[in-house]
Amino acid sequence: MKRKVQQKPESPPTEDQPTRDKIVAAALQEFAAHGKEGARVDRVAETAGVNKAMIYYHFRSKDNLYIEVVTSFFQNMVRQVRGAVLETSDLREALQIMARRHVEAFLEAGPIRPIILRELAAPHPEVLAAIADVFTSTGLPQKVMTLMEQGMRGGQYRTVDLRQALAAFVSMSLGYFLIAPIQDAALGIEDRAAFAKERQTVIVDVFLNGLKVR
Amino acid sequence: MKRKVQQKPESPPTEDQPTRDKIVAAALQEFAAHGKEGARVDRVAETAGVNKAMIYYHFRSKDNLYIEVVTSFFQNMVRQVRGAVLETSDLREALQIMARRHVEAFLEAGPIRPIILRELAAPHPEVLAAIADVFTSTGLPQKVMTLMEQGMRGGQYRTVDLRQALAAFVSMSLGYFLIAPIQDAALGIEDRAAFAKERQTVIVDVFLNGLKVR
Amino acid sequence: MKRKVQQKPESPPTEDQPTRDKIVAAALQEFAAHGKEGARVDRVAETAGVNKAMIYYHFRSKDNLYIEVVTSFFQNMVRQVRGAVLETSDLREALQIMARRHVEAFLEAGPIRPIILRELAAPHPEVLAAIADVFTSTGLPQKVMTLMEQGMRGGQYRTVDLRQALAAFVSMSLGYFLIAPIQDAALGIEDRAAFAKERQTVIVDVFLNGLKVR
Amino acid sequence: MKRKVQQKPESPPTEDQPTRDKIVAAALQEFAAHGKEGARVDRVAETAGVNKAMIYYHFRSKDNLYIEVVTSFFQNMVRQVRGAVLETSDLREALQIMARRHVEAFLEAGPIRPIILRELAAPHPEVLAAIADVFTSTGLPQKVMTLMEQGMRGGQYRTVDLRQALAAFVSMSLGYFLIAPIQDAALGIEDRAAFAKERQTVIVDVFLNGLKVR
DNA sequence: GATGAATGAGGTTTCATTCAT
DNA sequence: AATGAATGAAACCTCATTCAT
Repeated sequence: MKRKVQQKPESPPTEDQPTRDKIVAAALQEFAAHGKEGARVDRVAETAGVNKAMIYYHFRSKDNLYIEVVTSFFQNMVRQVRGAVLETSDLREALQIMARRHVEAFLEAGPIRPIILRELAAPHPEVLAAIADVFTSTGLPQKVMTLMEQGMRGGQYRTVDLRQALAAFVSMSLGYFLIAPIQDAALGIEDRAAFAKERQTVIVDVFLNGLKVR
Repeated sequence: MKRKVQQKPESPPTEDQPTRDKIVAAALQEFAAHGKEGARVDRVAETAGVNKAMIYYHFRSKDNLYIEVVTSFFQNMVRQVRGAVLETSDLREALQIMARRHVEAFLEAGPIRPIILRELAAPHPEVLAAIADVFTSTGLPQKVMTLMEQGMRGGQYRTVDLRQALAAFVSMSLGYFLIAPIQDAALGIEDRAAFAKERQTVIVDVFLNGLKVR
Repeated sequence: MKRKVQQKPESPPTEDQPTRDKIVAAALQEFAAHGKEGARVDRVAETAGVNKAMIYYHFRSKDNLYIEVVTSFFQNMVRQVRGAVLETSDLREALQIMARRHVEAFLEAGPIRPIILRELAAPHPEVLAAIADVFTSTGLPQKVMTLMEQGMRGGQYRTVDLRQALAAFVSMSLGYFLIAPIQDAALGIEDRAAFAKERQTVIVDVFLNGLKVR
Repeated sequence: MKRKVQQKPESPPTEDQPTRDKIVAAALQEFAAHGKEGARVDRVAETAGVNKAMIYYHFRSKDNLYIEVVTSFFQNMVRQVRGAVLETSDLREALQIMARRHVEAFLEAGPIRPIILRELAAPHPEVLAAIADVFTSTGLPQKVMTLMEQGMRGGQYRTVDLRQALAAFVSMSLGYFLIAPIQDAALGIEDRAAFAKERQTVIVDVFLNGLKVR
């Protein structure tokens, strides 16, 4: 199963490996635009401006190209996000940060949304794990759960299954971006960006209010 | 000179269903499993137990097959759902029904989830419209908004943008099913079905409580 | 090799056989436009406004359709042309008539030119014979040869092989229409119709002068 | 898992001619024999002894293969013919050369005749232009017209439209080869080669005599 | 005579992958 | 590392022909 390709430069991250990087960038774009099945190796090569055989030299197959490129894309996200752990003991603030990050990640036209959606339709375990990591590695979900628990113990919040509560908030926040086209069509929303911005406030508000003991 | 190969109905199944219908059923399955690009016309023909050329006789191309089959699948859902309009003036009940329907539609292994997810990644306008129709045609979203509005005017609920509120609830309910694999991985959820059942109660609870004036 | 199709109405030319005639007309047009290989049975059926199976009922195969339709087209020409035999003992007049007929037959956009050209590229003996018949059956070639021969015997014309002379005139007259696109391109001729009309005079003139003893 | 089938160069022929050239040669033959519509890409590949996919690698489609191969075939003719410009100021000699070239080009069984005929039936502008070039690029037509004009000015020849005269001669010479099968059938000619050889003398003779003032 | 559906073979084209240099 | 050419399998689609009604 494991074929050792000649001297694959897996180790020396010395500086720039132009060709390999160009392939990665082009492949990401191609997979985002067309999905794994719809992607064309020729197109990747052309977009990258490299010879098609180079793709097979650096990666081993189209399938493997997909896995490697997409997985490492999310792993890079993890690396960036991990630094930005922040100290707060205010649940509202934590939720706001979470919501803002979702907006930031999903409102841009980057490859993240289509890739995640297609992974959800037909998951590759490695990729899915990397995606999940992006969320957990921020430490935010854990922090949110901790803060909620404290509030519950302090009698401030009603007692709710923590994971259910978290899932509820994440769905509200993140889930919207995935469903957006449908909801926009169904609700007749035209300015998605504005609607999305406004959501940040609304969902934190409704969610927190929903937790509170009355 | 005569070679007998190809897809002959060697098995005696699928009764005497008209050819076109057999194609539709097989195509739906194939598209759900592999996406439009990953789907294979040969496989559809084989699954349907019909001659491959019949697919091109009844539909005109693979692309058109996709559009027609998927669109009409959702249009059929609309037809079924439209009948089940229900009379209630209780917001909680309306939300519960909505949530239950989402569970029903998405917990089964049917074609609906993968198809919707891939449509969200790369939408075909006609299909997307049909999907949106499924939601609006139940009348439920409208009813929910109306009941919320009444509650707000009656001073029972806080004043919130109706569409934002609705979007929040739908995202929580429906969005979860789309994200589920990620959340399961991130939160370490193992029994998705149980977790999903429990959600029905939680989200209605949190949402309604969140709306209430304190 | 010979398959007797049921009751093929080869005999009763009683009156109008709408369907068969419609097929014939449509097929002629299709074959002229696309050639035997490029012709599509479906298109013939559609153009004719009849069911495709009817084509196989009346004719037996696409190939046979071609042979029958094209052959009988030229046979009909023969029938029409045979009536118009004319009495003249003037060579110039005979040549003029010949030339005029060629113009008439080939300047129109009808099916005759493309069909003849393709038959010349890949002949079907039956068809070719029918085409040759169109020319001989007018009696004109024979008459022209006779008149030339008389002129030679009378010392008026130089002695030339009769068939060579005839072939020379026919090539000049008819051949032009076949080559026309090339000559037009090569000589920069723009108004083909005008050029073709003028030719009638020129070729008779040059040819007759060329025959004369000086 | 690996099935070896398809067109492997099992015979040791066609030396080490580059793939592209082998395709060109095979395609020319195929198109001449069957026309663009009747030609089969499989057959071209087999004849050329190359993998079918190479045809699409070097050319892009069957249609494009046709255009490129046929056009460049005539362009090559142009190149060869352009060298052979000859110096003569004798009209008879010029006409004889012209006639001889037509015989040479058309008596052989090469691809030129069927291809030209089918192009005349359904022309591709690019191809037609290349064909016209073959004739003009020899310089012969121009030279013939010039010599005729000089003769007219010198009072030796009757005044005739130069292009009409040229067209007349070319039709006689070249046109014959196109029509040949019909004329042979109509005139009962059996030894076409002999008849064609003799024509060279006759047509120059008749044509020149026809031009002369008496 | 007439129709709509069906069939089987093959047609063109594509594409992941590999090879020689 | 890099390239252009090559390969083999299969993809989508077409088309002449036939069948059941």
